[in-house]
Amino acid sequence: MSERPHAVTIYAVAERARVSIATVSRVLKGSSVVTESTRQKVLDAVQELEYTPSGAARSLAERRHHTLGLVLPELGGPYYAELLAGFETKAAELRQGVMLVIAKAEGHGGDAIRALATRVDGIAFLGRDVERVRRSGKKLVLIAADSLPGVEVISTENIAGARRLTEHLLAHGRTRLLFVGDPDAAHDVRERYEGFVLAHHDRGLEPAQPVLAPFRESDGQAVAERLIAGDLEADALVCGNDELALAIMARLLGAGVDVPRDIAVVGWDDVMTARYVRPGLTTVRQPVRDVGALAADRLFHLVTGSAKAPERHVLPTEVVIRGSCGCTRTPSADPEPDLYPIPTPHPSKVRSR
Amino acid sequence: MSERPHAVTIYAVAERARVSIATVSRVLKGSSVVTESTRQKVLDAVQELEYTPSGAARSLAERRHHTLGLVLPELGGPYYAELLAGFETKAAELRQGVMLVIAKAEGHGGDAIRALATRVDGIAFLGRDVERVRRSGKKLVLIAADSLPGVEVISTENIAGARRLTEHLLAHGRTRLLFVGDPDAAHDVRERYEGFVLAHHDRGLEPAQPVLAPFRESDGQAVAERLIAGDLEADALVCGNDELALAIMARLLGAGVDVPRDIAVVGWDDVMTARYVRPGLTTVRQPVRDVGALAADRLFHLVTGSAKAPERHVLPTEVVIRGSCGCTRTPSADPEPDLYPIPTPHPSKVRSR
DNA sequence: CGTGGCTTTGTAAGCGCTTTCAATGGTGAA
DNA sequence: TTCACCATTGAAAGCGCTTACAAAGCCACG
Repeated sequence: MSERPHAVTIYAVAERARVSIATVSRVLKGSSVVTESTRQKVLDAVQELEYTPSGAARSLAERRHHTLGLVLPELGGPYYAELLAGFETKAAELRQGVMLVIAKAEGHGGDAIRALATRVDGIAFLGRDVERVRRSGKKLVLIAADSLPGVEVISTENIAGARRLTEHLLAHGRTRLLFVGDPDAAHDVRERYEGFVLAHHDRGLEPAQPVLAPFRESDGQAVAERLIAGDLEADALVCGNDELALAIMARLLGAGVDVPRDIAVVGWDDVMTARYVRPGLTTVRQPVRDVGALAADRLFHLVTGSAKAPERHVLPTEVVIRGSCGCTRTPSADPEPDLYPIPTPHPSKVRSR
Repeated sequence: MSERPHAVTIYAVAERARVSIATVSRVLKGSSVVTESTRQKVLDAVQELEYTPSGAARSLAERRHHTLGLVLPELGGPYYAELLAGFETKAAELRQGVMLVIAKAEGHGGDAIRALATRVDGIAFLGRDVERVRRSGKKLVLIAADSLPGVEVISTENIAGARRLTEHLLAHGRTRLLFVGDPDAAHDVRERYEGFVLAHHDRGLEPAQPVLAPFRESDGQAVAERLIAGDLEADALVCGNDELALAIMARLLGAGVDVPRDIAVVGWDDVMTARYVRPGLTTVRQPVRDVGALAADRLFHLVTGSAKAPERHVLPTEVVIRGSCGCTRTPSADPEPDLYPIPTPHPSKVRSR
């Protein structure tokens, strides 16, 4: 029972197959040519001994981990899971492993990221404080981040989408719009607020200051309370994401406020709940999965050296019109929403399949 | 620019700090005692050279990867993300890395799992075909699986919860209950159906055969259509999970069927949407995050040898009563549900904090 | 039969760390 | 001043692979 870890090595296999370890290695990697007969001998030995190679030894010898790192700030909501799924799927396709670090959980002072850098060929990073990762000297891809000279960045269209969404509300005749979310919290929120501002300027209006709120449901509740109490005044809310929008909307509805008649509410992300609530939540859909896949793809090419100069990739988003913005529709179980694709100013270089 | 990967090694640091590599190693690991002055010299050298150690070399020397593997069948819905979050958080706490494999994406014939086994100390597995992982000879923890002699299993209470939930519906006077989901698809679904059956037997009733349906929303739509068409008859639906329940309910509602009056619907998982829809979805909440954390914890102890005999851990669930089962409540934004904790027959050995 | 030129296989030198064991130097007691 | 004894540091042997490079077969050919 107290076997040493990894008792069966390539030497055991070689001995069993009566060949040298070099030959075993060659068979396993399928690299250079090996006679069919010896090849079979080796494979048999591998089977019989239940040989599992040591990735560490291989990585050391090859100077490559065949593993990509992904750093996410958290894992709440469908956004990150979707991103991760895209990343993993593409990585698997490229035969690379995936190591995940959730930065928020970092109790040990950046330890986890440092440890990560130790076992991967490159890191895809989504979050704040890029420096932490940059210092590792690993190949790097930034997700949903601001441009950084010499660094590959992948993001989605935010400004034009938010502008369009806001314009839509304005076109409904709404006059007192509020942006809910913290532009300083994340780069994409900043961009969404930017779009919000631009849409106002388009009409010569003065946009209100953002109502700062983190992205959790409880924060939405709080904002709703302020609205109900009259502490905040608005006839339309542009929320930084769907969780926030849904929480606010639910609380408002519960207090007898009519959404969208009294207040219109729109979000961002198009989470599952958005199409199940009444009224359906008008929001913006992003190709999150594609973002993840693209990140893995770019990172891999950075690592293997087959990448061109670092680029900024902006994937397109689309406005999803449901009822919460004030559009009236025949109620149905899952209303087919109207879609407004948002063209990207710097069109994506890489398209999803 | 074309630096060889990992040009700066422990040797460079040693040279720069004018000490031996042994000393550098000692400083970095904080293992044995080193004079404060040399310690500082080393740390400075590390800083200046931006030294990032090679995890591969370390793993090889230590014969330990300090990494735990997690295999999930997919990443859809909040269930897996939550599980993963719990796993990652606990692993980080234990200073272990996390490698993730999504089995469904395995285009390359089990390749990914085999590759995973070469780079981790142990694997937590959720899915079908356990043998694939078992063959690797790695330490193993099974999640939401049937018991397997000699293997650590972590799951949640399903039978008693489903029995209670079904009984609740029966107590509402419902007589033609249908179970929606495929008991053969996953072990926990099988257990839920078992609870469904038991509740019927408790009252001397004969349970209906399960309505087979995978767990996607589209499958729910299909079931709803059959109900509407009269192809299927029921006054209450016990669904294998919330996605299914929500999809069915939405379709039913859209077709003018009154839920819960005409048909009651209950689910399993307590996803976010469950508390936003009207009527609120009655469902069962599982401590998914704890399951993930427990898996990481057990796996770690298995790896480090500090584990007792393999156990089966069953974490408790609780029935969450909202409106879709037929209970009438004053409507409010986020109705505080009634909770029915389900005691576990084999109480959990390890409690979440 | 001896040779040259392939193809297949083996030898051995790392890859960058950890860790045991030995060497070194500083300290206090005698 | 000398010596024993620690505390600190260094030397070197792996860890289990990959991969030049060399050796050994094998064949056809002269």
